Amino acid sequence: MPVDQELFKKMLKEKGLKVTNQRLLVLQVLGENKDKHLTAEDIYELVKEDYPEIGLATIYRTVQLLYDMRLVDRINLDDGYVRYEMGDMDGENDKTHHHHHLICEKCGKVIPFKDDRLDSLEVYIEEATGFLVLDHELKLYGICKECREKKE
Amino acid sequence: MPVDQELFKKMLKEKGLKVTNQRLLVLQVLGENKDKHLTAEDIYELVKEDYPEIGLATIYRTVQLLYDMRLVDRINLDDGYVRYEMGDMDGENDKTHHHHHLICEKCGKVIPFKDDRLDSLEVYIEEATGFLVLDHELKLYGICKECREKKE
DNA sequence: TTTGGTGCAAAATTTTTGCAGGCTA
DNA sequence: TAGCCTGCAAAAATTTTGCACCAAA
Repeated sequence: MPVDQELFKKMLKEKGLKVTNQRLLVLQVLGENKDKHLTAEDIYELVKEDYPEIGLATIYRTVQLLYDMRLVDRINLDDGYVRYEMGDMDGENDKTHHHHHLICEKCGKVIPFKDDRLDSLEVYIEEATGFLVLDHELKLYGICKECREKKE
Repeated sequence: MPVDQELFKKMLKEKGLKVTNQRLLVLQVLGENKDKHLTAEDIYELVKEDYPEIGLATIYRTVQLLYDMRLVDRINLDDGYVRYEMGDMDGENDKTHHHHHLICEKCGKVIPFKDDRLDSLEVYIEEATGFLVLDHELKLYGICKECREKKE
């Protein structure tokens, strides 16, 4: 389902920012491609289908905005691109329920993996250090099932 | 304590690679700066103190080598630099016991945090998906104790 | 009308690569 | 001596920025 455009518009207005086609389209493309880990270039190509005159710089400015508004997650798979994806939004408004990323070192595939047990780690960290955890990113590197079966 | 140079030399020779001053110095600098998250540029500056003619390209080539040999960890704090740090090496030879990174969104400070409970997650992932986990990187974003006390 | 947003191109920045010369084995 | 390694500079590649114009409020 497409993301709640109306909420996004409201959030923009509350911040004194303007609602533009470019912003709506970037949000829409991310909403239509959950679990896809899009680079700025990817988003650029996708938005261009509907809005050919958009510039790459606008994509960069918009994903930064969406990230600051905590509407998208940012991940870095260390391949030279920063990637963006829509948060799951299955819980309350602002608490995006995180999944982790299994990254295959053979084929480069990225597999999302959902697990909640980091929540308890976050609580423990806060108790032990006073550090307030707001977000996290967990990447697990290894060999995926298919690559293991091929080789071993 | 400085890292085991002899082991490093042996590992290089086993791979048919050459032992050079540059490689030894990069390893040494990383060993002398555990928990410091050095960028290539940082390492470059530090090695230059002992070996002014070294080139930045050699640093990049060497950290890549050390990373491939699993002698250093690589982390990306999303500030435009890739950083390197010496693994803890407190367990057996190859199993570097990972610590995580608490990243303060206010002051940018990076606090290492040691915890083992991801081991069980790794086992669970392997059982559930067939993905063999070899390594992981966990970053926790939030507000550090000092910044919280200042503001709240 | 005012102010923020966009597109384009140039700039900035980190990292990689080609090549000639040098050093390890 | 043979071949890997290094240093330098240029290239590559992603992301940021300046600026004139445009569009939303």
